[in-house]
Order: sequence, then structure tokens, then C-alpha cells
Amino acid sequence: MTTDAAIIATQAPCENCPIRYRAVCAHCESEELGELEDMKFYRRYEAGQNVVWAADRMDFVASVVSGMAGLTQQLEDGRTQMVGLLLPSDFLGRPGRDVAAYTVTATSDLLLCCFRRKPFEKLLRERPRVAGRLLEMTLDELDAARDWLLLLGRKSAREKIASLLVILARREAALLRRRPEGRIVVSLPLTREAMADYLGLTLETVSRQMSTLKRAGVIELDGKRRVIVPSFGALVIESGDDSDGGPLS
Amino acid sequence: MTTDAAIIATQAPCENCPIRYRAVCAHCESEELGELEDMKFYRRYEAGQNVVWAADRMDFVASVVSGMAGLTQQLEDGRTQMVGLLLPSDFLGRPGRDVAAYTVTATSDLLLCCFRRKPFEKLLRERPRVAGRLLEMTLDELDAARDWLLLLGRKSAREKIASLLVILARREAALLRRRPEGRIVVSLPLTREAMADYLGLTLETVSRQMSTLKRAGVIELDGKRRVIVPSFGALVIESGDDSDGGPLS
DNA sequence: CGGTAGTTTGAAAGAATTCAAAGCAAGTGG
DNA sequence: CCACTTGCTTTGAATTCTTTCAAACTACCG
Repeated sequence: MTTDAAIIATQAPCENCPIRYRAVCAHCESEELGELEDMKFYRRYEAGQNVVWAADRMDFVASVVSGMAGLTQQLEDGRTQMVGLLLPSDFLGRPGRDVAAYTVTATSDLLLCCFRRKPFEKLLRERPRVAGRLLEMTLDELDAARDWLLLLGRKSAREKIASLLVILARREAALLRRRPEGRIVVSLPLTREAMADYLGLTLETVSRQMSTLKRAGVIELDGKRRVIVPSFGALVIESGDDSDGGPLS
Repeated sequence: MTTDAAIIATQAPCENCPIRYRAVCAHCESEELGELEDMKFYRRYEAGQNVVWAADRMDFVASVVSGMAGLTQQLEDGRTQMVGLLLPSDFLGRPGRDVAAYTVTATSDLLLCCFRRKPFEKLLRERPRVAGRLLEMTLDELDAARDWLLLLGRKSAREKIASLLVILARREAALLRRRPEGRIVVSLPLTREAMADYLGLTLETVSRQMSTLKRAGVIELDGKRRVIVPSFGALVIESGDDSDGGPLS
């Protein structure tokens, strides 16, 4: 719950970065990469730590290098909804706005590659390739948000859980440039409460449905944060979506 | 339910266009506007007509000039969720993708200002001002989608209805550069079923909650498609959001 | 005037929530 | 090394809200 800025000295070169070809820097060539390199710095957060609070000033934007963060929105009476899940290569922050619209929390240990806001905005103006990539990523996020609308509006608790697992499996596979098939292991770096906040459920319902899926043989649990899926296809069917594979792009 | 392309001959000049300063062309100067003017054409749809079906080829992008359209997603078993509501000045279509991701339906009579895809994409590459405006609009849409996630995930049926009315009132006011206050009239160009699809409810629940809000004196009905709100503030309270006014920007 | 599409209302059923209690795993301190 | 606390999770029982199924109502149109 603390918000200590953990600025890391490390100036790792972009060359070997695990998100080099999926993040906002994906299409950059060496010159642009150099400019980014000049304005970047790393920050590390522990699971549970807050990155920013809604309405806080935020003087940087960032790419998620590793770990996971949640964007969270609240009603005054405390009801909480996660409105975004940031996985490696996802972009955090909004160019042109220096106040955070959402509370951002690390749901697992998190490493951010941060860019100071002003220089980054200048870069966006001068480098169409970076701006174009950001537009592309924003459109992808919008599509993802719209899929989430379908999930929240129309899926049963059981389908919601299955869908979350499918999404995590697909994202994990995409980073490794693979396609999820057959027996797979999904790491689930979320508490039951965080899952509930993401799925629009209570944590009790999440727990119950996890148990139900386990009893039905759709998943096996290896500790609380690791799920074994004997048949990915069967999980997709439980998720209620059409069976055709999601975009691997 | 038909999909007749209704191409209008009219070549209205951009100058007096009602969405001139909010749409994707907002920041254009005369030269860029000229280029847009060369590639534009109008299409008109009647309430209930489909603009495109999900997975259809779509060779244009467009701005909504007047009327309202819904983006809709479906599960195989027929459950339907509206995932976007396009109001005047909103942008339709995704540059760089020629296949519609969602079914688009006119919920009221609709006028689109269409741009042929290829020339528009070329313009995006060459005119940072247009690309920048599109990025800005996409980020706004993403924020709106995230507000919708909160609504679908955590609000009661009654709050959902109130929220929809608040949003329509705010959008209507924004176009007229006003702020909604006191006694207002909201036009509601949606059937109960479309409202249900948008709110993740059944049409019966929508109808019941409309009646409840009426009995509570929060709204009055003038026909089915026109709502009188005696006190906008009271409606906002019913919506469950914090009271501070939404962005007028 | 009858037909249709859309809407409202009622009663019963169902899914998820709420409230409550117990279980489990990891870590701390005696 | 064990007792105990703490944070998270699981399970149970009762309640609540929304849905489902059914029927009636309304306004518009030919």
C-alpha cells in the first residue's frame, strides 16, 4: 500500500529488452531508440504496492517490462472495478494528461521502463513512427476493453473465470511467440480479490467457481497462484467465446 | 435489418459542418480539410438498419454527423452486448484493418461522413495533426469504455439506467457547448432492448427500472423516447458516480 | 379495424451476494 | 521448535436482485 518510488540505477540497453518488439518502442530504429534511451529510467514495485493514485500528478509514462499491474476505478461507497490489466509490453499513462485517471497497483512484482513525460511528448510530435505505434496499441487496448464489456455484461461467473484464464494464457503465449494448445500452465499473479475486482464478482464467488472448475476437471490448482489447464480447448469452451483462436498478431 | 448502402450525392462543404470542431477533422487547417473533402462522401441509414456486420469487409472509415449508432458484439448462443455508442463527432472504423470487428447498427436515423480507407490511411501517415487527433479521440474512447466497465461490473440496474441518461445528457450538452443543469430534456433514441444490450440487462429489467425512477420522481416520460429530468443533480446521485461534473473538454 | 412491434407488469425461478465461520500457509517471536 | 498472528482462501446458509416465462397493454400503420 506504500507508494515509495523505487528508482533503479540500472541502465540496461534496449537491445536485449524482452519487450523490445511489442512495446511502444517496437518499430523504432536506432536513432529513435537512442532518444528513448536518453529519457528512460527503471522503476521497480513489489506486489501490492501502488504506482499512482487516481487524480495524482504523474510526470512519466511507462512500458511494463515484467510483472503485472491493475488499473482500478472506484465508486464513492467503495465498490471497486479493475478496468485494465497491464502485462509486459503494455503502455501506462496518457500522453497529454499529467493527472492519473486511475489508481495503478502492482498485482505482482513489477518492473517499469519509464519515460519522462515532457521529452516523450516531444518525441511523439516529432516521430510519427512512435506516435503510430502508440495509436495501434491504444486501438488494441480499446478492442480488449470492448471484449471485457461483453464479459462483464453477459457472461456467467463461471465463464468469466474461464475467460480470464484464457486471456492470461494467450498473453503469456504471445510474449513467447507461441500458441496455447493442449496442456498448459497459467501463472495467476492475482489474489482472489483482485480477480473479483477484474471480473465484477465478489471474492467468494471467484473462489466458488474456481472450485467448481476444478471439480469439473477443467483446471487443476498448483498452489493458489498457478493453474494447470489439461486441455486449453476445453477451457475456451467454458469461456463461452467462439472457439477460433484469439489474435496472435 | 437491411444493409442497403445509401450513398448521398450531397457534397456539403466542411465549413458549416455541425461536428467540424469535435470530429477527427477538428484540428485540420484548410489544406488538410481540402484533402479530406476530396475523399469524403455521405451515407444515410434509417433507424434499425445495419451499417456493417462483424467480420464484413469495410472499405471506409467515417465520422458520425448526426444520429446514433451502436457497436455490438455477440456470443454464439445469441447473448448480445453493445460495446460502443457512437454519437455525433465519434469516429467509426479502424485504420489499418479492413474487416469490421463489430456489428454496427443505426439506433436512430444516422448520417455518416465517410472517407475511403486507403486515401484516409495515407493522410494519417502524412498529416500528424490528423493522426494526433485520432489518437486523442481513441484515448477518450478508451476512457469511456473503462467507465463503462465500472458500470457493467459494479452498478445496480437502477444506477445503470441513471448513468445512461447522464451520459446522453452530457454528450448532448457537450455538442451544444453547454453544461447540463437543473431541469433538462434528454432524447433517448434507443429501444428498451438496445438499452438493455448496452447496460448488460434484460429489456424487462430496463422497463421496470424506468418505471421505478419515474415513480421516484427522478424522471418523467414524454413518450418512449424522450425523458424529462426535473433535477440533473438528482439523476447524477442516482447514477452512483461522484457528483463532480464529467469532463466537458 | 386488426396487426405488429415495442413496452409494461406479474409471478416464479435462479444466480450471485452477503454475512458468518472455519481452514490454510507463511512468518514472527518466545 | 512450537505457539500464535496475519493475510488470504474456502465453504455454508440465507438473502437479494435480476432473469425468465407469461400475459396484457399501447401506439402506430396499412
